[in-house]
Amino acid sequence: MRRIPVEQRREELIAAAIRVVTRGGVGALTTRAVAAEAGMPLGAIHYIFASQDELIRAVTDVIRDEERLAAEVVSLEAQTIEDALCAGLGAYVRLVESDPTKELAVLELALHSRRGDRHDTMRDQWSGYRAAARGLLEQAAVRAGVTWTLDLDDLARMLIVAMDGLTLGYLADGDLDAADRAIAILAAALATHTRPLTAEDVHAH
Amino acid sequence: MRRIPVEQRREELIAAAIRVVTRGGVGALTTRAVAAEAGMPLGAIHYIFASQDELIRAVTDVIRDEERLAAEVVSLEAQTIEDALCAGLGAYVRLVESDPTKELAVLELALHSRRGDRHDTMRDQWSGYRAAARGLLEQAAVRAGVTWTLDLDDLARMLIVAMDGLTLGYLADGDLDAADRAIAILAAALATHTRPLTAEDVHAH
DNA sequence: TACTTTGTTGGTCACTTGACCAACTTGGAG
DNA sequence: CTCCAAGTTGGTCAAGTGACCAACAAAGTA
Repeated sequence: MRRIPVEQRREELIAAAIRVVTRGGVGALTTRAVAAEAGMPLGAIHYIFASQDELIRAVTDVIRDEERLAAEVVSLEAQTIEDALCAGLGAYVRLVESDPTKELAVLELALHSRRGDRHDTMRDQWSGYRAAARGLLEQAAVRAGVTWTLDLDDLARMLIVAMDGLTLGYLADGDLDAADRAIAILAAALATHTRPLTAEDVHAH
Repeated sequence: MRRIPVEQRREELIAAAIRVVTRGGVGALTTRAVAAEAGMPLGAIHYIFASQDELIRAVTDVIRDEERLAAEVVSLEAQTIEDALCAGLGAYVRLVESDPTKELAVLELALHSRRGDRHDTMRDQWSGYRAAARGLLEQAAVRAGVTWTLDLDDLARMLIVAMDGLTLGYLADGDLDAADRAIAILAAALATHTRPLTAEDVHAH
């Protein structure tokens, strides 16, 4: 009889659940499938989680946090704003390309939580995306020596809108070249809303 | 005993299934739920559809065609390109606002079909969206007396990317004002890629 | 009318699912 | 060592599921 700390067992179960939902979608997220994936008896799940719904909640929350974390780690290294945006969005689409079913699962979970009484979860998730996007935009502007001429929150929202749309578009037809062309259009459009830093800006800072 | 033509019964069942999936999500799309919603005995479903999967396929295809039709009916009446895009995208977001769970269902079905062996369905659906978007862009340009200076297919893709992203964003936080601001940014950006018609253009036509 | 085809119905079967539990095992406290 | 709380396990249960079918009814056909 393996004796495992509750917390570790909880994490193992959530990890197994994520593998299950990635492989087979939300519909495949049954207690038995998760237990089998984790190599645990069925009862273990109900010892850790009060109900299946609580398990799904935990999975959704972990995914949400993982996504937020991943978003915050990104850094845009290019010198110009346009190049930075192209590189960043391009890298993101290639992440989707490398594991489409994972992104599919993330979306399914978000929609699933939004449908239940968990509208907040999706709201938080997207709010996290936007916060990260805002940070990236700020950082890229500093590096490029420019200032944004539109409200940063609006621009960040625009960036997330683009990422979501690119994701769905790529999942639909898998056309990477087309995605890159869309990214180019978008990066150029966003770069429009910058102006070089003036002495006044530096002083204000 | 109601005796109904097969075709009509098929349509009634699909309509009932759409109501069910709109109300409760893909997970609620069971044969019994659909039969109850349609007011038919359970066996009727298996007389019309060979399997539950075939029913779901039919539902997905109908939704896909409905969406394509709805997209083609849209017309952009404003005079300038920018106004036309603002109005069109604004109207779309308000459509989502009026029935968010329906849009949720459409997305769920698309992702569900993409996960199974029905990648083509989602590909066709998005392809239809883009074709409609391309038509709208052409029409709006003619009305405004301008020409697009970028590839129309790329611009159409960009438009669909925006609509998808706006949809997810609105579903996440329901912020209509923010969506409108994003739309304004986007419309201005797309309008950049036009130039007035010259005599040469008219001659070429 | 008699007969065939098509449509309809309620019920049943095998199976999966989430929830639950009683028995058992382990590790630590006294 | 003894005992107890925490952890673990296999099994069971009721509910719900998709599929299927035999019996029946309504139209069409000869």
